[in-house]
Amino acid sequence: MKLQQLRYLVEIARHDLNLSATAAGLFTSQPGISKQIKLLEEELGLRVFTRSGKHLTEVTPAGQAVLEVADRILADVATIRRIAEDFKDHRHGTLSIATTHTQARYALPPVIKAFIAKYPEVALHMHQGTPMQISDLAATRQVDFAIATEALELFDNLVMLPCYRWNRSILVPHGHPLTEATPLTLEAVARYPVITYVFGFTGRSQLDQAFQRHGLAPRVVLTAVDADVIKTYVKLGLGVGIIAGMAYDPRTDRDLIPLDAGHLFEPSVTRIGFRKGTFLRGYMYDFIEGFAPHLTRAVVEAAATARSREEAEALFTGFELPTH
Amino acid sequence: MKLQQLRYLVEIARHDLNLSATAAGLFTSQPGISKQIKLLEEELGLRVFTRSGKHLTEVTPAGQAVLEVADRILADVATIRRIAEDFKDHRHGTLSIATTHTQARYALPPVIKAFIAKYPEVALHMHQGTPMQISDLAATRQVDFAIATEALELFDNLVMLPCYRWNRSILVPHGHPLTEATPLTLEAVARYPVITYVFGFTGRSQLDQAFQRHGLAPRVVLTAVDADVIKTYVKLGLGVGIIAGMAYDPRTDRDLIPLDAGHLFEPSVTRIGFRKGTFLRGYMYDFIEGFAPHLTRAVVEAAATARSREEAEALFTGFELPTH
DNA sequence: GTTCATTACGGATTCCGTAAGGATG
DNA sequence: CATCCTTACGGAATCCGTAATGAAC
Repeated sequence: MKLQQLRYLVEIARHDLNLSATAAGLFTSQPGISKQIKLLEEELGLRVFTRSGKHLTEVTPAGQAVLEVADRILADVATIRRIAEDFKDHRHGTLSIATTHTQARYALPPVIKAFIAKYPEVALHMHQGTPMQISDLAATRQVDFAIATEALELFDNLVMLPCYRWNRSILVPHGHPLTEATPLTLEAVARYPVITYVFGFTGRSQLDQAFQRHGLAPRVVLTAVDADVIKTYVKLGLGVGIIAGMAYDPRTDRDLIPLDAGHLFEPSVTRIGFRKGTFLRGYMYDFIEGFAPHLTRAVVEAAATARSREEAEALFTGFELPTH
Repeated sequence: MKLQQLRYLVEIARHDLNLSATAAGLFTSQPGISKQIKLLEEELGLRVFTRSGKHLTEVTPAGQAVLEVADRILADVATIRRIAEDFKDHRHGTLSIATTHTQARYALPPVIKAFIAKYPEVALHMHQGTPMQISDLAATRQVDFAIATEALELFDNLVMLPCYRWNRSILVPHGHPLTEATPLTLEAVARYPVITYVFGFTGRSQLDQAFQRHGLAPRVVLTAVDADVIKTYVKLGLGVGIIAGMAYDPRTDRDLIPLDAGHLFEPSVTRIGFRKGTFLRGYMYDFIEGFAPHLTRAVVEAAATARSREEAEALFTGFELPTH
């Protein structure tokens, strides 16, 4: 048994049992992988994948069990590498974060600025994608952290930590009738064309729920993944924008008026997630705490070693998250 | 990084940092190990061992951390092998048990007889040694199970499961004055030369404690690791024997009289232990349950996944162990 | 002076890439 | 017929053993 064989195994599973794609992803040749898998299967006396002719069709039950352990082994190998790096120089290293546009553009800048100032020798990598994509990146250990408001909970091998709550703002141009509506109601908002996030982004699901609960079906004329695009079209007068409150920038958005909608929609919670069993370096704990001050190293470790999601979430019940 | 390098690392640590001994133990050459360790250290950019000239002197703190993870990786590799075996044929395999003479001779025979009848294709290996030796064998995964009354608790990477309680018997030849002593007291016993277990064996420590608590210092004239030897010398009239009750065999020991001493000494508890994180095959769970019927698979799994020894022991508080 | 780890070196094995072959959908 | 896995084969790298070297106790 060799580590590479295990690596191939896990990568094949990740690439939907497509050897060619796996080989391309690992910058090596298909025959090499094919052969190593065959060798491993012979050594174990066990078929990991079922074949139909010359195609891999599915993972056998035994293979599934092997895959899970192989994955843990690879994680431990990465842990050894990290330990080595940590002892060599614990200010030097890499931090990969996957997140959505909203976080990258509005929530993270001050955090990252402070982080870079404190750890100038840590190379920071920011990945951007849909909540599903970024969750998957973290679940497959391609990035250290995923930061998002949605989808994280769908991966049960992620440790999820609540960071902050946030509310929405209704964005309208100057002189818009809604600026006179006091109090602001959902019914009033629903009278106008709406511009907001694409489904699956930035708490969009909670927004839909709120309208639905009131029997309202707003006319959504345009959706985008990021608030900047939304604001642009609101400025063009195409409709009222509904965005995360933090995405309103008083400096650059002076031609728009933000109306607080905290009383109209349930607040959303942004979370940071990382793959279970991952060894976190000192600066990684520091990054988390910089983003969410209540997530001290002790709290993060407690959540990471919790045996179930319930146990992890119990750590935060009764705790009042900061609101942005 | 290669699995063998990790294997070498762990084995070197196990062999007190003696490369030659390690090489001998692994049936390979010193230079090979030396080179692989050097390569691994270069790859990690980290000294795992400190050298004074050409001798390995100690494990660095970083090395210690690496060793712990390496050990877990090797355990997982073994787990993969076991999974493969289990899926190939779950009646076929190997079971290695390390235990003391007392267990092997008196407690285990019926259990093993039943086990062999049920799993004729499982090769059984019995190792014998001191409680310390057998605990160490389990802690280093050289055997699957350790069964003993002492020393198991000294290794905190062992999962320990209480199996049964047992009391002691005083063994005397026919016509010995102690047969008239009713009730039997420690003071009475202490008047005669005592023959019992060597220190560190079969609950010997609890025996000493009982005498000490009564301010008594019995004259121990002979100690042995097994009851058979003790009985032999009691039969020769050299003293009274104090042995585990189960070690009296009415069929072969007819010339000795067993006096129950359950009221004189605290009962001892025999436990079965295995290395934490080990994958147990189906027949292994069955073996445990055959030895201690209350240790069902569910109970064993609960104890194995407990996070602390306290949590594991809490599973058994309030439970009345069987008494032999 | 014995024990012990490292370096040097050569043979065998393993690994990995290219090229060709055969099955699937 | 395009995709995809397997087999075949050759060159390169790796591994491991023997022998020699040198440091430590």
